[in-house]
Amino acid sequence: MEEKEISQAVIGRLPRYFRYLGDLKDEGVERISSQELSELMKVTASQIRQDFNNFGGFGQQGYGYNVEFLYNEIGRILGLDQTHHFIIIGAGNLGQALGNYLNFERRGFIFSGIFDKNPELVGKDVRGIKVQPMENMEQFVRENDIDIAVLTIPKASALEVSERLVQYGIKAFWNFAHVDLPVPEGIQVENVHLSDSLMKLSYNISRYKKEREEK
Amino acid sequence: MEEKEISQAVIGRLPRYFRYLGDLKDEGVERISSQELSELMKVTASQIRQDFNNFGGFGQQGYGYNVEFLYNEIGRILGLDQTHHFIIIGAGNLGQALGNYLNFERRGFIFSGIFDKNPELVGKDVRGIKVQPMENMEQFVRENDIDIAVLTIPKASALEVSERLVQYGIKAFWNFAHVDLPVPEGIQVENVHLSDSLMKLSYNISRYKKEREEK
DNA sequence: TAGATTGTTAATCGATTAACAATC
DNA sequence: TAGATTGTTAATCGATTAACAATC
Repeated sequence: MEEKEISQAVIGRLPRYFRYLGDLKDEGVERISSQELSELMKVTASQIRQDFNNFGGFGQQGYGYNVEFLYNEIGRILGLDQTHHFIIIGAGNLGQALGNYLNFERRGFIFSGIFDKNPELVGKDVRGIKVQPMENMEQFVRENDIDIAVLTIPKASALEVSERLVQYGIKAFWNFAHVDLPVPEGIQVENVHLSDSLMKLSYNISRYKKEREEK
Repeated sequence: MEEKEISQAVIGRLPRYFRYLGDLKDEGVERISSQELSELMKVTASQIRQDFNNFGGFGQQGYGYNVEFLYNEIGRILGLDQTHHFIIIGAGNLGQALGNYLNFERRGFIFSGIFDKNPELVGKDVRGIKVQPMENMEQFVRENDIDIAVLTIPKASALEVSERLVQYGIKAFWNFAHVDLPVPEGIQVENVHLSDSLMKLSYNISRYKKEREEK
């Protein structure tokens, strides 16, 4: 079966392709060449062709790529044809914001539950779903076929909570807590470390300022 | 002066070093070798030494690195010794959540204003700061030495708003809108595309599932 | 001094870009 | 058929890892 592993560099670019192709599709564009797409996206045409060919040929010589077909294929590769139920752990500002965000539903991610240890938040309504106490978590995960846990809790509790969730059968974490989760093999983790992102911005501001001062 | 450009791959790892060193410092650890740090962080000791040496020698042969010194140096490299004032454009769930997040202040990022075009949100209090109408934006940016704009608005308006902000003197964007901002040279952009991140997670879930089925 | 560990050069690996034959 | 553009191989570039001399 020998399927070659796709590098995370390629995977990381797929959502951006998907976004551009979706926009093109909405604009009614039917076909596009790697050359045209490269100008639009500011990447090399060579990279685009290499990336797509990781998954087999999606184009046609002399024609280019059919926008809608390519869009659908990339969506399928990304697993967006599947449905995933997720719960949010931590009903603070960020947890509530993510629960309220509707666009995830469009991509097959279904907001199914939200939990918090703070009794004052328990019972609060987040887009039609009531915040539950942490004690309900195990039963809820086991009974509702939950794949993904979104962690919007402080780093201090993230490790312990993630371990419990693995036991209950969670397959993936979308981790906003500012720690690295040491999960077992086969459990997926995608980190969103907001402060790391802000620090990178900070570095680039400082660096540019320094460059200008040196001139 | 010939200062070599540091690759973004290295920059991207600095916040993680910073986090680990901060934890070590808090635990009272005084010194650490690249070998020990590599085991902790699950990266090679070689990479750690190469990364640090981009900025000059921080260690000492036979001793290792002084934790506190290294922590401070990396903080300085990241520009965390500077103070930056930021405003949030878009006072929806995510905008409010970011405004309420206190940890950014610790790193020198000062929440200074929040704006929304929705009159129902105008006047609302977010951590002691009232949501202002978009019309106030220009004057506020010009008068309050604002460096960073955090964009938590829909993609439809992000382009137009970012162009205006550049005119008003904004130097950097922390962009949560799901578009690429075509900013002029010298303006920094750090993107946080949440749905891209979720799609990567989706891919990895699907891929792992497929792998298991093939066995 | 001897041992430890960095700083740095060299080797390897992987990702990106270029080139072009295949083919629609 | 001729022109266009992919799919794919080869060349280049950059990042990571290994090795080891320098040095604390």
